[in-house]
Parts: sequence; structure tokens; C-alpha cells
Amino acid sequence: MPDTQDLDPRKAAILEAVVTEYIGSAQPVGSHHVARAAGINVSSATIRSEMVALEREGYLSQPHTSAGRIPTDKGYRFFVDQLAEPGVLGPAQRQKVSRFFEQVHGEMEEMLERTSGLLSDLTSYASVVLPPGHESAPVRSVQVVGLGPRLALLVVVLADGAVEKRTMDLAEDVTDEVLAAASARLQAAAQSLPLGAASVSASSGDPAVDCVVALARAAMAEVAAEAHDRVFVGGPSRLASAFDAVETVRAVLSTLEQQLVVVSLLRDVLERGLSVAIGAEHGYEPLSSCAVVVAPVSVDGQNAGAVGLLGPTRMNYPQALAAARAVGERLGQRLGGSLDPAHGAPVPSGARRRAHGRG
Amino acid sequence: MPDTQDLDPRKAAILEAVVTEYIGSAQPVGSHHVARAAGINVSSATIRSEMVALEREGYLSQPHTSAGRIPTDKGYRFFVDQLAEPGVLGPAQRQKVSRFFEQVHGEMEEMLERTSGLLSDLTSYASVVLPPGHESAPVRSVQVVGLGPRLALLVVVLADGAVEKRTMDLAEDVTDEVLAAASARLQAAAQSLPLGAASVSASSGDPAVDCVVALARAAMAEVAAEAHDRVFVGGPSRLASAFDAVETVRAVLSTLEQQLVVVSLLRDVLERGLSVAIGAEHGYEPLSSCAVVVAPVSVDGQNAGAVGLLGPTRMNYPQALAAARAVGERLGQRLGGSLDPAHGAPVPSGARRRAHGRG
DNA sequence: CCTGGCACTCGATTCTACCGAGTGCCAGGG
DNA sequence: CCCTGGCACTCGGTAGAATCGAGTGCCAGG
Repeated sequence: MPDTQDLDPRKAAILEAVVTEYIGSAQPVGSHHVARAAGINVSSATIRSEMVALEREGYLSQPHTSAGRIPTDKGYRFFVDQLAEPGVLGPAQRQKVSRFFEQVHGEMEEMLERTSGLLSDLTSYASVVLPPGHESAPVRSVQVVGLGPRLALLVVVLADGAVEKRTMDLAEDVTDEVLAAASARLQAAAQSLPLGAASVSASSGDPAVDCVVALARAAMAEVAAEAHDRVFVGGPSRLASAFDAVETVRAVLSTLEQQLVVVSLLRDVLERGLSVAIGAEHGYEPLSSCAVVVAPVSVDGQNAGAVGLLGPTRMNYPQALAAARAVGERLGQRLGGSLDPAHGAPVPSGARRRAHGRG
Repeated sequence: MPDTQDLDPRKAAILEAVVTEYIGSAQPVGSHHVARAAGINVSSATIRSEMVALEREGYLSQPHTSAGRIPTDKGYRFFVDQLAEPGVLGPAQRQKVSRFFEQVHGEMEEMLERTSGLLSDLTSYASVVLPPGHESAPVRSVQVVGLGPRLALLVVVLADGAVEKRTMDLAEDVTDEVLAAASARLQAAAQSLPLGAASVSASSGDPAVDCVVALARAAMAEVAAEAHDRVFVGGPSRLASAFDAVETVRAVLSTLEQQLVVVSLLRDVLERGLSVAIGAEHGYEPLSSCAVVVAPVSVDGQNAGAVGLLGPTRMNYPQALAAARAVGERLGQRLGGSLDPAHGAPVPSGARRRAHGRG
């Protein structure tokens, strides 16, 4: 049970009241409002003096004299750690999540994309879905497919279902047979090893095959090296409503466009064992007016990416946490061994829309 | 040779002055400023009376009495069609483009993603890259790869280098040999046909193989049906600076999040043979304060997607057009037969005398 | 130690005055 | 006839003063 730690109960109650009120109204909250809040049975004067103390201790701040108080990052932090009771999803939201995971289908990427949409929908914050890194996933299949005269595509399937591909410019024309032979050799060499680790036994006798194999190995190494740090961002437009300064919006959005930054932000937060990073805590300056909520996704106990939410520091932490955790968990299950959705039956291939533009 | 069409030269000159001035300053422009503009040798009073006429004819509007004039959509349209001389990229930009296409590599999707970044960088508007639809591309390779006990991945490579994949839940455990056999049969049946069109000859004798083949065919049909209308949006944060009303920003961004809408917007504009759609012209209400600039991408004369820019109606059309066209063209070359980045390829028609560094 | 009371602060709102960019109109001149 | 300079007028934007009110800090009394 969350209990106060270094604040006496009354201060804690006041802080809680301020935070919840401010999260709701976005207006500085004054002693009167707090006094009226549930569970507080002292006069506004008392509240005031307590608030002075809370401000001195760094939990609250005043935008200007004679205005109400606003929680500081530290105040939010205390709220999240000590006060907020674990949020619960409303029944409607819970249902949305279930529906989604029952009905979702198709490919991993598409699924993650839509998952981020879901999260953002649930919370009306911007969401982020970090796909599982597949650095360590063993190779299941390697194939070189001819595309044009001197052009081939290397396609590698990993055990986790990821497909990596890369075009290769060939030095000279090559027959399909050569490609097939090269594929076979590569397959034999790389099978079950992680992407970079294949070692091909000496020569095959056919120099053309050797050449393709060499190219493909190089390409595989390249692919393995390029940490494929894609990230799926959902509902960035929600951020526009979260801040009123258009410049803040721009700064946050433009940070969100840098996939690498987002990835390392999430990783950092997770690594520090946090599920919430508030304001400056995460150390990414342009996001200092934002809070980040992260929930890991795990498949069979293995770390397999994460989902996160990005909103203003005055975000609804309990709800955001609940949503992120729920979605993270369900996503883990979905990605995990039991690929079949909870309700058992494999997804029916029914929804077939005739989708020809007007062409 | 753009000449005035239904405006006498002086009106046209005034309109041009208003548009260019307004594009630069975002402030309503008054008769004085116009009078001072180059090529106008009449007094402000004359300008005023002309402006009254232009307003009556729908080319200009007044935010309120006693303010300067602002171009209407019709005004911009006239400007774009009749007045603006074809923009040219500055040398710095030109170089950026060249550099980019020399250095870009990796997979199609990544390349398109980065292309949209480039376009957005060049223009500081939000950009959109519409990948070539590959409905008609023939299948080059079909493969079923086992992932888990009852889980397999169908991987289809199309001739244009696109890779489609889909997980398949198998009814029962299947050996790798069965999958290989199924792959072979599928490959034989689908090879060189468009995605949906494969027809598999009767039975193979092994019911397990038949089962996998049937599943895979269904999956292929599904994949073919799902018009895979992805679109790459670059630099949406630029939109935040383009409008000052945060609500406009939100609305535009949220429209931009709906990939389908964006795709059909671009298609519509292209189909109507336009390269610019201003304000309400495109009929997408939430984007009525935006203008869209589109340039087709063609590979060997074949339509292969498009690139576009999205900005406020008071955008720099000549520059945007130039950038979109240049990038579209280069992208087409890059995607086209000559996959090698050699820019030794003849530079298109636009005669230019500016010597640029040899590469 | 809490409380009600009180003086005080200061952002927000309203009102006024005013400036100035810009307009429409008009009479006079090439 | 068309252009021009002049003039009265409009109206948004800015500045300053007055006012309001939410909120504070402090204090004396219970």
C-alpha cells in the first residue's frame, strides 16, 4: 500500500489534491479548492501554510505571487511513487483493448503501427511502440532473388518472423541457377545463427556463385550492423492539444520525428528501471515539458520491446500507466508463442475489402 | 510562355506583387507596398482602385475593412498558373539533392522514408512520398518459412523488389520438407503472375503439402487485396510553424495521420492532372487552409508513385514545385532500371548553365 | 495548532484614448 | 479618359488606467 514516505500525511494529501486538480483543470490550484477537496478537513489558511512548506521543499511552485500552486516535477514524482493508486482501465477501454487484440491481424509492422494507434486512442496522448530488437534472433531462411539483369534482392527471415531485405548490385549477369545455388549455400551457412554470424565454407567451385555469396554475406553484415531502430509513433497530433504554445508543439514533434532519439529515450528510461519519467528526469531537453510513461513488452519472460506514452507533465499518470501496461502485456502475449488470439480461433480471412482506388 | 489570360497586365502585376509579398511576410499587403514593388509605376491610389476590382473578381480579399489585401485561393491559382516563373533550386539545395541520391542506399522503404525527409528539409514544408503501387508487379519468388511449431511465414518477393509477408497459423505441425515442397509448388504456380492470380494445379499427393499450399494461397489473396497504401510523411513538425492557430495544426496533423486520406488526396490531385491544389480545391475540408504540391515519380515512363508537399496556402509555390519535381525525377531514376547511383545519367530537360562540381 | 480576518499582490479583463496603416472617394491635371 | 494627390474615415493594435477577483502571507484570538 502506498504510504507517505517523507511527507506527513496532511502534506501528502494536499499535494495529491493539487496534482489531481491540476491534471484535470490545467489551472494553478489555490488553497480554497484544496480545502474543498475530499479528505481534507482543515481551513484554507492551514492549507496555505502547508503549501508554503511544500513549495519550500520543492513539491509545488507558484507561477507568480498570488496565484495558485502548480506541481513541480518532484511533486509529480512523489505523486506517482507514493500517492497515486494504480489506475484501472474503464470497462469501455478494457473492451477496446480486447477487441483490438482479437481482431488484429496481418504483419508485425502493421500490427505495431496499429497498436500505437490504439494506445494513443485510449489515452489521447501520443504513443510510441518500440518493436523487439531481433539482433539475437537466429536466421531461419536466406534467399537471393533475382530482380533484374544485374540486380538481386537478399531476403533473410529471422526466427521471430522479421524479414530483412536488401538489394544487391551484381557485377555481372547471373542465372537463376547461380542465385539458387548461392541461396542454398548461404542458407546452410547462416541457418540458426544470428544475422552477422554466418561463416561460409570455402569455395563452391563456381566463381559466379562465390561472388554472389560474398556479396550477400557483406549485405547481411551490413543489415546486422544497422541497428534497425524503427519506432512506431501514434497520434502525434494529440500533442498539439496538450500544449498551448505552438513553439512547444513544434519542438516536441520535431524531437519525436527523430526515431533514434525516441528509441534511446525509451531504452534509457526502461534501463533505469522506471516506468515514468517526468519533465527533465529523462534528460532530453526538448522534451522537458513532457512526461513519458513506459511499459515493457515481454514474450515468455524475454524483453521484447516496449510501449510508451508521451504527454504533458500534467498527464493522467494512473490512467496512462494502466493503459500502457495493459497494452504492453497484451501485445507481449500476442507476439509470444501463442500467436493465436485469446479467443482461440485463428483469424478468419473474411475481411476482404475490394480496394481498388479509382484507377 | 505564361502571359496574362483574363487579367490585364497591370492587374496581373499587382496580383503578383501581393502574392509574393504575402508569401514572404504573412501580413496583409497594402497599396503602398505594392506601389513600391518592382515593375509597378503607378501611385498607390491607382493600385487601390485596381485592388478593388481584383477583390470584386475574387482574386483578393480583405481580412477586414482598412486592412491590406490577402490573396484568395483563386488568386494563388492565377499566380501559379500564369504568373510564377518556374522556380529553380538554389545551388545549395541542388547539391543536397545530388548528395542524397548519391549516398542513399538500403531498402526501398528506408529510402522513401529518407526521401521524404529530404523534401521536407529542402522546403521546410511537410512532405509526402507515395510509393509505387505494386498491384501489377509479377511475383518473383514465393517461400514458406517455418517459424514455430504451427507457425509459418509466407514471404513473397515481387519483381519490383517489394517483399510481402504474412504469418500463417498452421493446423498442425509440419516438417520443413513439407514447407519446402509447398514453396516449390507455390513458386511454380505464382511465378511471373501478379499477386492474386496464381492458380495451383490439383493435388500433390501429400495432403499436408496441399493444406499449406491452400493456406498460402488464401494469404496471398488477402495480401493482394489489402491495398498496401502506405505513405511516408516527412517533417510534420514543420506544419506547427506554418500556422499560428494551434487548433489548425492539430486538425491538419491528425488528417495527415490517416494514411488512406493522404493517399487518396495525392491520387486525386494527380488524376486531375494538377501539380498544385490550393485550399479547398482538393475537397478535403480539414486541409482547406493548406496547399498541396505534387510531382509524379515515373520509372521508365511508368507511373511509380508520387512525391508531394503540404504547406499553408501561402507557400512558396515555385520553390516547392521545383523541389518536388527535382526530387520526384531523381527518385524515379533511382528506382528505375539504372539502380546505380551514377548521376552520369543525362540531366533532364531543364536547361541550366550553372556548372556544378563533377562527381 | 488551527482558524477567521485582513491587507496586499498581481494577472486578467475592461475601457479609453490614440496611433497609424490602409481604404474609398473625389476633384484637379496631364 | 485615366492617373494622381489629397482627404475623411475605418478599424485593428497598442498603451495606460481602472477594476475585479482569486489567491496569498500574516496575525491575533480561540
